[in-house]
Amino acid sequence: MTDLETARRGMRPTMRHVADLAGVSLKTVSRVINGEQGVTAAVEVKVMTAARQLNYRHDVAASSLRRTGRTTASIGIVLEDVGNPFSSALNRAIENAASARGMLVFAGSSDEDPQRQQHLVNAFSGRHVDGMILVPAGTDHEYLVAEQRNGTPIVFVDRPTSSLDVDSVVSDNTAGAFAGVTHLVQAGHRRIGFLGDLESIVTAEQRYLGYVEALGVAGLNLDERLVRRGLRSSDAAAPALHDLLRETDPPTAIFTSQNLVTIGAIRALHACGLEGSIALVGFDEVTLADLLKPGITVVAQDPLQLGHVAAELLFARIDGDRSAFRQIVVPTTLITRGSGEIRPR
Amino acid sequence: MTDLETARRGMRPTMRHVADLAGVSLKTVSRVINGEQGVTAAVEVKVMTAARQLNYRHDVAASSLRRTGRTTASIGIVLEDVGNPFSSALNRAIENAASARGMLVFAGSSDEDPQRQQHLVNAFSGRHVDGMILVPAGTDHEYLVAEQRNGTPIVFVDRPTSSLDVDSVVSDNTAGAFAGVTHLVQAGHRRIGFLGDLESIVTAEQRYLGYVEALGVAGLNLDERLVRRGLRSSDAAAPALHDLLRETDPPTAIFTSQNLVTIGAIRALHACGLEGSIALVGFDEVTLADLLKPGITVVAQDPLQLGHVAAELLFARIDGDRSAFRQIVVPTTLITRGSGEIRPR
DNA sequence: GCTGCTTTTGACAACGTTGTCAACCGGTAC
DNA sequence: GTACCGGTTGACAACGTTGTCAAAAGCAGC
Repeated sequence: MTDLETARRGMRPTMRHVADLAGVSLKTVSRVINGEQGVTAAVEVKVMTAARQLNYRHDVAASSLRRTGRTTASIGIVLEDVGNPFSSALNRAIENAASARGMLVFAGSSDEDPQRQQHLVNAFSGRHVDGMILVPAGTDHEYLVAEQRNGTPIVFVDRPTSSLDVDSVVSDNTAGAFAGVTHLVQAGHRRIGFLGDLESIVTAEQRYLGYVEALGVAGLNLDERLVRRGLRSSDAAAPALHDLLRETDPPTAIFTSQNLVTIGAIRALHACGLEGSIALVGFDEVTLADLLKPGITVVAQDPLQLGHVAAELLFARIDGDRSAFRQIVVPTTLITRGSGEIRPR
Repeated sequence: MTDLETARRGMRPTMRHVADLAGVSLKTVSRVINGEQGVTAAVEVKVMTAARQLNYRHDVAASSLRRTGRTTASIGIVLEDVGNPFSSALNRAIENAASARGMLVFAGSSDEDPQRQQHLVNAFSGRHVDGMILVPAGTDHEYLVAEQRNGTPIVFVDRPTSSLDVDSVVSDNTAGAFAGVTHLVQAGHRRIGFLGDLESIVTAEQRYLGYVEALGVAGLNLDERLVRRGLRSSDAAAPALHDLLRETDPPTAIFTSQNLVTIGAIRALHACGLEGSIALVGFDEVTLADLLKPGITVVAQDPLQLGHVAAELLFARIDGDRSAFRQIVVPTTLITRGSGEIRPR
């Protein structure tokens, strides 16, 4: 069977096939494919022609197996959920940076499950990714130390940690929440409700802290009855808000600490016809928030910037940067659109 | 240097190290790691202990290199943009199916650039993915034939093709657009504008076709002056709509054939205060569309279902399904919320 | 103890590639 | 003619793993 026939029958052509067709040694093909010096122009043409004819595709796995350093031109990222807007914006920003370097991205969703995250990290590790970017789930990151020791750099994004020496890129969560709640205080509110995400998520905790601090600075008491946490979806947020409004002394303003929670709160307010009388500030941007009546005032994060910076940090490490681990803080922006400027009756 | 020390010094432990520590042969370690039959319980424990002690991580690349069949438990997907809501929902649905099978997902964005798509396909191919799912960009898919011949199954999602024998999963674009436009006709509209995506995108063309058919069935003339196509972003849609409304005999209703275009149109209508007087039906769901005043009537796709079905098709092929190529059509749903029910003055 | 059988184990080659090093080639200097 | 040089090419081993096959070990029956 000739090489051309082999190529047609479901067997991928290898350098061996190309070499035979071009009448040179396998090593010479390797040199041409890798663009190495010291190959006569005539030989190069012969090899290239043969490679094209057989539709040769370089085998990155075999190549990286043999190569010293063992790089695979791929990175792995663990997001909360590749399907949600914040995560997918991160994903896109990281992909942009990666593709500019000719690298490929494995992406997976942890759904906040530390076990799923560890499973993904192991899977990435087994495929020899050159680095990983994680939106860390849970708090026990001990197993990542082994990865780092193996020479795989890791960058945390969106959430910091104290339990691991690692680079991280985070939004200024506490300051952002502080600014959002203070904005409500300045509109005259004294009873401000808080709807938050799982307490196990560091950022959720930080945003809650910003809320508490803002109340403290304003001389307001923290009333536990106005706080509902552990909300994971917009469907969970709506009943929580209805619940808050049934309190004997209900809040006149609401601060929601996350995307989906904000959407649930908006739905609930609209359902009661209260969207014009109860103030609302949400953490994180929401699509079309500007077109609602009233527009939704938010503390916006910059996921594209977060992802971009995380990728740059990672690539610096991959390129051999050995400097001390850094935490980079990306600022948030308060965007006023109406809902946060409603005054108490 | 002992094996334990080696493990700490940036060199990944291999089966060789585990074998030496456990006092067995390399092949026995391989058997234990792969859960093969015919290993004494005592030996298995020794190997497992040594592996854990060294923090051994199985090398998928080397394993797949040697294995017959050469599977890598990974698939590649090319989306339009991993950051947009439709693509990221697809991504998530595919990831769910993949992770249920213990497979990893490489994801990349083509941005509708056929070259970028080909580049991604080549990169996936070089990493020996077991299959690929593409939202195809462009029309020339000739180079994919080589991949198929190499034994890599390919599934098209969201867009069909006639130029390649391949499985595909698509929304019922023409019927969906037909239903949306007919809905406007039934509300009494005779002049219905069309704002569409790039004509090179098959689905955009099909939706335009649905628009044209609906007009035909209703006995309405197709007026080219009411059609604006080639819109790629919400920022491009707004001026196009303003443009339409400046026509001498402007439309009383608008059909937008894509997500971002719908958002741009909503912005433009709100900016002119016309959201209550000009009817609007959009193709594809838009977050918070139900809370706008008026709510936005849409022809909703089911990206999760599209992704799920595409993944199942792909896995069937990976598992050896040799039946004829299929095209599966996922229906769309008209969701009435107000904007599509506005009657002409 | 021996035979014959099954079960467990290991030696070796191979997957497709690159690093190392030696062989070769043409040309120049003696 | 020989010696030497620089540049090009190829033979071989190696990366970490699994497929193949043969050797060793265990065990039953005599």
